[in-house]
Amino acid sequence: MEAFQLLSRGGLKFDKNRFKKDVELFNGKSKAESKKQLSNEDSELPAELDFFKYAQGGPSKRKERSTNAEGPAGKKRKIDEEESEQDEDDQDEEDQPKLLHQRHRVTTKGNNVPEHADTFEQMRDRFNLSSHLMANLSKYGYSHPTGIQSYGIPILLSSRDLAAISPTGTGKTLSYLLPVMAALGAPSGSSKIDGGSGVRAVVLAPTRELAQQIHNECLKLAEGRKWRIVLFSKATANTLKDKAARDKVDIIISTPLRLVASIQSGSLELNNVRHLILDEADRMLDSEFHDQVQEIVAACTRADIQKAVFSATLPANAEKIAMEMLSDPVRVVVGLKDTPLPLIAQSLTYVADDASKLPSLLTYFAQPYNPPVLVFTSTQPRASSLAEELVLNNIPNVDCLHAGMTKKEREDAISRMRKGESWVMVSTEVMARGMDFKGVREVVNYDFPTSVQSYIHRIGRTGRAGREGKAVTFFTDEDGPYLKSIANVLLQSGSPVPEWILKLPKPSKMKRRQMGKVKRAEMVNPARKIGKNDALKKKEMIEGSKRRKAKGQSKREAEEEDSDS
DNA sequence: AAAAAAC
Repeated sequence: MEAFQLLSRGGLKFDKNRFKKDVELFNGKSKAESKKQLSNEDSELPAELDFFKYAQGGPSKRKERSTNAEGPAGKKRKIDEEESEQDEDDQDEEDQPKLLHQRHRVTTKGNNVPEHADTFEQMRDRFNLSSHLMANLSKYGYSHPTGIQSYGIPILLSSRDLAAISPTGTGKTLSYLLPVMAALGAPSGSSKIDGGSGVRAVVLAPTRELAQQIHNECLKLAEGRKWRIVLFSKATANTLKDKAARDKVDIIISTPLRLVASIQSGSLELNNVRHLILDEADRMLDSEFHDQVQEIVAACTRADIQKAVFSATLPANAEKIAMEMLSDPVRVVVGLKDTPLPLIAQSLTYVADDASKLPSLLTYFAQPYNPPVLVFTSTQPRASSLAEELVLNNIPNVDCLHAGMTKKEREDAISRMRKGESWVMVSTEVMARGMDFKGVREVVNYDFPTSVQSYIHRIGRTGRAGREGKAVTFFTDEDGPYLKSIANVLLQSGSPVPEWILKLPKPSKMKRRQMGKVKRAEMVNPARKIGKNDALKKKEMIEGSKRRKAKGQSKREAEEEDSDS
């Protein structure tokens, strides 16, 4: 466990020169590294390592090596065109990354939907935004609002409840933070505040890392103001033991359970909360978080509270719960619901079984890749051991992050990632949602995601803020039952899918259970292993599907299955 | 369907 952390070179400054030195080091050292050198296009730095430009938001100079033989470019472009047709064409073409946001169609639903605003200046004029806020926006590079920002911000500034669905990396955080800031006025505890004392805004997020990231954003926007913005943790909860200290807090950002603990111990009141935001709303409303969140909602007793939920995905059941907790809500959907960005080039890779995954990943890293790469596994032990394996195989700058690690270890891993010191980050679902590492260009699903939502959020760690990204998903024989639903997501967002996968019908619930049993039977008798090569596998899967069809699963049944979540 | 995450 410590081994790979030692190797990950924590603490060093990240600059181009050091990078170059490392590259030179690799030159004389390992075969895998020198292979990477082969793709060097400019003399200065191997092209695949030159993500500095990318990290700064510039266009990628090496257009489409990443899509390999399958080349989805044609399909991708088609979708872009379709979307731009439906949107306003009055943008100038220079501002490439920003423009991409505007290309998505935006649909709104609700009573008297407040009109959207095309610029932050329009928002300022309509809603009297402070010069502080405007200055901080431009200071941190928010020059032009994204789709969700130009629709969501006016809605929230009009004191309406909001359910916002917008793809990963399209600026949802600012969409809810800006209106909260605009509404705050004087800091809590000052005599100018009307209508009660205490915390006035609460933002809930599913992981510590995400809460921390939101907190950072919040601090940027609040620069120059005296608001108290608290990232809620055990430590900060303790500093708020006496009511006088609590009454000076303006905004709390927290994970649900931490907040519930404080409410129950009587050390926190939410009776003055005027804004409650659920980020990653579908996650916050799933069975594990639902009761905690409802308890927090119940503790917010002000009648005029404004509530808003945000996510890139919102399955029907979660949307129903969300809509029930909102009053007279406006619903905004940017792009196609539950569809990733077309600028993420996605592909599926068959790896017969679990034992074949590591060799496949090593092959992946033996070819040119763009660090940092985010690798997702299904469990914490698998994340740890995979990270160790990669270190043992001389993959440089490997890091690991899962919720089984200590708070400090997690914070250190995040900070290495932010500094660009991690080239490969192996992690679990904890990193799947919300985390914004602008430099991430490649995501590898080492273990198959357990839901379409998980898939969309995981691959959404790349392709952020209008940049390109690449996502590779390994699948084994065991993943067969879920393969088609993911394949449909690829198709929807313009990435190519091998035809044989599309021919697979989605098995009914009963069949899925049966496949599960077969799976277990095979594991008992490992002597009989199938699916050694891809061709065999295709045959196997297609024949399986024919058998299922023959047994009487109608096409309509299959379609019905497709529509459930 | 199923693990992860939350304290």
